[in-house]
Amino acid sequence: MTTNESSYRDKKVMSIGIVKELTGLSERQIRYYEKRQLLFPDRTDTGIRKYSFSDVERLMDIADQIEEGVQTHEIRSELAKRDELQKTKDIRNKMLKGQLNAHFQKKY
Amino acid sequence: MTTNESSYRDKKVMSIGIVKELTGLSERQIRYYEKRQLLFPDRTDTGIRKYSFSDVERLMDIADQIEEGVQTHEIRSELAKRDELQKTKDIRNKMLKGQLNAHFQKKY
DNA sequence: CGTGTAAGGAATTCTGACACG
DNA sequence: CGTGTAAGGAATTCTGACACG
Repeated sequence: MTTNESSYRDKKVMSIGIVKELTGLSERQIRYYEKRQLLFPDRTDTGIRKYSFSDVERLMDIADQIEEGVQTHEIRSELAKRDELQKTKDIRNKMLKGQLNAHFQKKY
Repeated sequence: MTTNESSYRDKKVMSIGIVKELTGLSERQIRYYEKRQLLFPDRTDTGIRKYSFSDVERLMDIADQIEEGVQTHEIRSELAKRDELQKTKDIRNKMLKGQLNAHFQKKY
């Protein structure tokens, strides 16, 4: 019953053209931030980059910081920190759900 | 404060290749269902179709019905009915939000 | 350091048609 | 009716490089 609509946020489905429209950034910028390891799009078998809505949010965040004069490597460590924290939260959450499911015999 | 993450569901951002992967349908089928007016993707200025996650859900629904032997024109009227109902709900909702915002002087 | 651009190639998407039925 | 396919063209994306700084 817990359909996770929120998973749409993290699904990598957009090509760079749409991301460019959504963020207002140039393809050059989007690819450059990837090279600097600020985001990690998926790739299709043939090498086409695929982004999620959360990547788009992330890019807008990055763009703001760049404008403020923050350098990519600084943004990178901040984002890495945040990602780590989020990963921990996700695991904690996953375990909690497992517990609940085991208890109430639900499917997931 | 009410960030609508759920708006991601209706944002038309995917090209047909991804939709094909997500639904398991052929491009031919996806385009055909559009011709039969079962769904309404956007188009870029250059004519490329763009789909939303809700279009993907809709396609899977359509595919199920086709398998059951339901014909496209029947599916069409059912979907049209559902769309109408949803539209009414959306408007009602929008008005309610307007009321609330006016009352509490919130930004939206 | 961060970004623009021209270059050439590869992958994607589009439409209308022939086919089967 | 619903779907597959080959055909030709247009639009998209990719990489590595030159440029400025």
